[in-house]
Amino acid sequence: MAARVMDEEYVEQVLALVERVPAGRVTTYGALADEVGRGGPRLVGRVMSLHGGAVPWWRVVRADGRPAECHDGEAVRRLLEEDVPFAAPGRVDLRRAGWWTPD
DNA sequence: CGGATGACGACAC
DNA sequence: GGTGTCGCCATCC
Repeated sequence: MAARVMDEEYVEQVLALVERVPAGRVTTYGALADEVGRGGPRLVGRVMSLHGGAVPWWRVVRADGRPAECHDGEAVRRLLEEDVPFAAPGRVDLRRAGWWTPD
């Protein structure tokens, strides 16, 4: 066991980064994978699907600025309450909301 | 061991 | 800017 790359260490790293994202800002799966330096966007998505309930998963969106298709309506509602800038209905403006992006 | 799947991403048209 | 296709990485069948 523990031979899987999805070790708790990887999960904790991803969740820690998501929790570090302030309200009103968002991050992407690819950015998280890049920050962790391991796996890929698919891995981050898998971690979120398994342990996303323990972190503000709605602050994690796709590279195109659209939340996960699973709960997009729920995510948009949450982001709207946090004053997250939208570039279009259902599409977040990563240019301003991107947490990794310099202001 | 090979094929299919998934809370994704980048590129081509 | 929307749609279609391929690639990535790990897991499941």
